[in-house]
Amino acid sequence: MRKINPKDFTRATRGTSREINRQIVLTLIRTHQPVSRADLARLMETNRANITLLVNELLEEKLVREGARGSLRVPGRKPTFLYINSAKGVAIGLDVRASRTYMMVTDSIGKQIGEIVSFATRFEPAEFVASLGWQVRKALSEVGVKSCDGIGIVFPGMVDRESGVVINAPKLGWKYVPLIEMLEKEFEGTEIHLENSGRACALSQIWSTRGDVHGRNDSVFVSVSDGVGVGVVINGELLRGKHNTAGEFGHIPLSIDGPQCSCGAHGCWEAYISNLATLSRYFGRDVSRRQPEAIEAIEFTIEDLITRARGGDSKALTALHSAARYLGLGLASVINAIDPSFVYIGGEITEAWDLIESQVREAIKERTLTRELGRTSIRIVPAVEHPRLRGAIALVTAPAFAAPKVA
Amino acid sequence: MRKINPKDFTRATRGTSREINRQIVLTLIRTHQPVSRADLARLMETNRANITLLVNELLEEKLVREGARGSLRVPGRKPTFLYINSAKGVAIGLDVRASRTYMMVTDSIGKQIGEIVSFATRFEPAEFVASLGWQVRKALSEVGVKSCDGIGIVFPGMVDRESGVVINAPKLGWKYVPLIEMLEKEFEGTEIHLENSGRACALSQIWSTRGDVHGRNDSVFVSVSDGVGVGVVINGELLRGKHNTAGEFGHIPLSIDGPQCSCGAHGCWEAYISNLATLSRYFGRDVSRRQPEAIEAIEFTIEDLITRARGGDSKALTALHSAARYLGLGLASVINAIDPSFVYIGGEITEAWDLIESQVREAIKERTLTRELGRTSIRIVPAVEHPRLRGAIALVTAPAFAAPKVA
DNA sequence: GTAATATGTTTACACATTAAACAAATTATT
DNA sequence: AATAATTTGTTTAATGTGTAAACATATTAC
Repeated sequence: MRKINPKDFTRATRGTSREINRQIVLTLIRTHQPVSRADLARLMETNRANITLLVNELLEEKLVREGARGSLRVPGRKPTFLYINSAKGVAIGLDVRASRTYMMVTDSIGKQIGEIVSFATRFEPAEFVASLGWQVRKALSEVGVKSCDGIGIVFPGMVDRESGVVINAPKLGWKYVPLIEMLEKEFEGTEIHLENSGRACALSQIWSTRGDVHGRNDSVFVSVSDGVGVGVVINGELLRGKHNTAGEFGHIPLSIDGPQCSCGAHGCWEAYISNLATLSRYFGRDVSRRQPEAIEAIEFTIEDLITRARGGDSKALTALHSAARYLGLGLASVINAIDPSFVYIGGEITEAWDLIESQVREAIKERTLTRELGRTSIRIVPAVEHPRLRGAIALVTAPAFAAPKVA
Repeated sequence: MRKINPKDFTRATRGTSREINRQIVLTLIRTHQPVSRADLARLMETNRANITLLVNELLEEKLVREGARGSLRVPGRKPTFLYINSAKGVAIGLDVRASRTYMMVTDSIGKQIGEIVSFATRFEPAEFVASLGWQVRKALSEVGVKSCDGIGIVFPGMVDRESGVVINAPKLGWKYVPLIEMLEKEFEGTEIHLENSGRACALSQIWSTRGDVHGRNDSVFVSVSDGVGVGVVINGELLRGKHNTAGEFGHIPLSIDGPQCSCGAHGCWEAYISNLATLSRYFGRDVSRRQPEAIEAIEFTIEDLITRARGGDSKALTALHSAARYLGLGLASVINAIDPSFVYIGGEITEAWDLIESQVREAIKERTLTRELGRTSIRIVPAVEHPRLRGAIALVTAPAFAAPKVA
């Protein structure tokens, strides 16, 4: 039950109904294509006349295109299939990580074009921007276009999406860097979007065409990697907060006297379950103390740890089980707080899900408040789905399909 | 940017625009009354013609009434003032607490009628229902009506608003009690709403006529009492979650090895800052171990502790400061997670806010991730505003003013 | 070739916002 | 006291929606 904000509301004008239905039609074509006008009329429980008018408008704006005629097995005129017109342009998605930066090129509805490429991440902001400029232009020329619809960047740290400032990215050693401002000079006239890793993963779940995240399905995305990023989806919308920093469940404590975290505080969830924390427990020393520049040089990764665990290294398995328990304890807090329909988990450690699931589940049950909460559905997002890159792309492509602001 | 749910959306029909504007007019009359048609036209940036039509419809439905003519100092026809028509019925709000139950009667827009009354809370469900029936009928007959618009009940524990079941209320020793089902037999034909204390407080903030909680102002309400109730407002809407149990920040841990909590787990925030926890620290023993039936018999309350602290009892002041620190540490987690515009705090301990504010602030700064988060605005809700009772009333009166579901 | 059937378009209508003209009520001015 | 100016609230006509029914078009089955 939403309250109408008496200081900032949107009145319904003559065109409001049309705007609403237009966006619904666009969304339905996106999620159901190929789809005919008659199909849309049935899906929306309206008559074909209305759909014709709406679709013709979308056709004129070249947002939608007509495709081949379908073939029915029953008697009757063949339907004309409709598609989102993706021939318009391309979108660039960038996943910046401490070691390397990954790049994906898609058409304007997020369908991948070519291969994902990666290059070393520069730690000096100016160099970073220059290398991005070079790489993006190279990728665009390979696709055969000069410009793109927009660039979405996912950053491993705290960012303010609105101002475009990287507030704090300990992994790169950045504090209050006006990244978008710098990039706008590099890519003049191109829209650039910035988002935090965890929230971007959540975005990718919202806007994936398959899309089981919407409406009354509140959900949480937890990305476990060098850090712990969390994105929360409420009412089909990403929770952003006043300063665009909402979702930092990574720094709720398990024990306020626990190990020191990269954020400066003690005992954060992240300090227990980040890849470095798990590796530290395995090696019995503090790997996290290294300087950011040296991260790339660490040869032994969490994947190696998982391989060893599978190979029979009981110490490695113990380290994973320990991480699993802490993961579950923290998830319990998230579940108690948000009561989501789904919790999505991404990150390298999910490769070992079969080894750790029971430990995670047990820890969740231990600290959730009801039986139902303890049974909250958990879904693993495999790395091959590239949730961060998909989230970066969604930053560019999603706005066209968003619900109109009403009332 | 909200996604349209392709499996469950609401198409705009011929009447949608009117429905939207009707609700806006209703909301504006509620928040701005007394207000004229011309005022509404200016507020909505539309012409008076449209307002006339909308208002006449509301007048016919007797949702709105015309009042006295206003007097302008400028030349021109005097405006006819409009009001929400509250002469329709009455709403009952009930705040159930471990010791006593409080009851408020209001008109249909939530304006208090008569005095707040209280009576002992019965712990046996059937007795509880019977006593409620008696008290409500008594109150209604005193106001001179036979029935009411609805009854809103606020419960100190975990409830499922939809099914109307009290899932777990340790303070009363209730588990899975189908309260609404039982009450519907007692009050045939009357709408009965059930909500958790913390969330009800949040509701009262959303729907208070003053209403600084709306739209882009996400906010959190923390009610510190026998337990810790938390309500989260996102997008002008209360966060409910899949099982209607969202917002249980009271059970995020400060230390997973900390003192035992009433929920069974260890080291929950609640176990550090509930009134009983604070009293326990003062007395150096475990007050929380008492049976629920005995709670009413505890003579020494948190208010007494505050009085002693003000009187110079340094042990009492230490206990308060300790609670303040834990309060702040937990608030930091809430702020990191939600990044709200405002945090509202209610409960007995707020009477000592002048004594504890600096400790709370310091603890918040210690664990929040950015300067901005550390400065998140905190507002004290004094007990005289009866946030729980107002929330109970809002359960009944708010639906009439809610935004229509669109797209 | 004809009937049946489904798709997509057109037409007429109902209902909403909206702009402009109008009636009503009040104050200031002559 | 009469008139002009001004504001409120209503009416009228215009315009843009959704909606129902009729219609044209295309295809299959007989």
